[in-house]
Amino acid sequence: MPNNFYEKAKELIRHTGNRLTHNRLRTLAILLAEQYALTHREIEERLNMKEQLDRVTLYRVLEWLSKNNLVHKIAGDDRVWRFRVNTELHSHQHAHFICTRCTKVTCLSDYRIKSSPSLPLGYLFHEIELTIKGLCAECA
Amino acid sequence: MPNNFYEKAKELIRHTGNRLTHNRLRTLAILLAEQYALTHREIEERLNMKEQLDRVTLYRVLEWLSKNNLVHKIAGDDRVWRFRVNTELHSHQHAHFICTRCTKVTCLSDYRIKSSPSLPLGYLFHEIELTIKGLCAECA
DNA sequence: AATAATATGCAACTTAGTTGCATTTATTAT
DNA sequence: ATAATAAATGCAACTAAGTTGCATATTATT
Ligand SMILES: [Mn+2]
Ligand SMILES: [Mn+2]
Ligand SMILES: [Zn+2]
Ligand SMILES: [Zn+2]
Repeated sequence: MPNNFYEKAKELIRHTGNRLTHNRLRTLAILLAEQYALTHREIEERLNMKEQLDRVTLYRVLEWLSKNNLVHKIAGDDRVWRFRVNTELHSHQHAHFICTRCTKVTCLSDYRIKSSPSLPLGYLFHEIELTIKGLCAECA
Repeated sequence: MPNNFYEKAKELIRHTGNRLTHNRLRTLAILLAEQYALTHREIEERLNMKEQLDRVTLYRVLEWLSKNNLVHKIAGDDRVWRFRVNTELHSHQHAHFICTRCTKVTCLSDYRIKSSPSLPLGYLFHEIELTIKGLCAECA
């Protein structure tokens, strides 16, 4: 149901109070349809199947989606950001699995992290990040 | 005692059974002297105070040190690798603290990680990584 | 000192992401 | 509907980390 993702995306973007643009809509719909985190490149490819979109604009769309908490971005060892939609169930305190062979990133929603660890004197805790590396089901 | 670090570096490199080169020695000595993880750039600056070293060679030296378990490298959100020496006490299963203001990376040696979490069916565990973000003592 | 294996320097390249600026588009007010 | 305004877009140029190929220099061995 690709149409469903469009409607959902429209609702989510409207809800921020900011502008609903063609590109934000298309991009978010693509991310809603995916089960794992996508790179800028991967999103670009999917987008350009239907209609060209400038890569700089996509960077800015992704930044906007991120700032508005509609997606979160994940840093990997390959120096590439990956983007995954935030759903109600899937908020932000969870671990990430990175397959070291195919580089695919999966969000481990089950895996909750207990926060506020003990830090050296004077250090201020803000966020904790748990990344598990290994092989995904397809690569193992 | 900078001389001390040189001697220690020499011993560590010799112990790998590979070649002891001027650049490996200099680089490792610098890393031994530091209390936090350094970027390629930061190491380059320190090295070039005494004597020029080509940046490509430094990349290769760091790669070699890393492969030989004399240092470990840490990925950050700024797409830059940081390098920290491995001492006996300081092996590799520990968490990292990243200051979001000054970007300094500290190894939290106390903070041990319990491994082998439960993963989706078919997934193979290899490594776990814990990163804590916040402000360091100087920036808080 | 001669040899062989490996490390180094240099130039050129790759790739993700950023910046400035002129033009277009979404929203709001008329 | 139309005009006005603020924000989004496209394009060209740029930045910066890291990589590759190859000729030359260095290390360790004989
Ligand atoms: Mn996630
Ligand atoms: Mn460390
Ligand atoms: Zn995989
Ligand atoms: Zn700091």
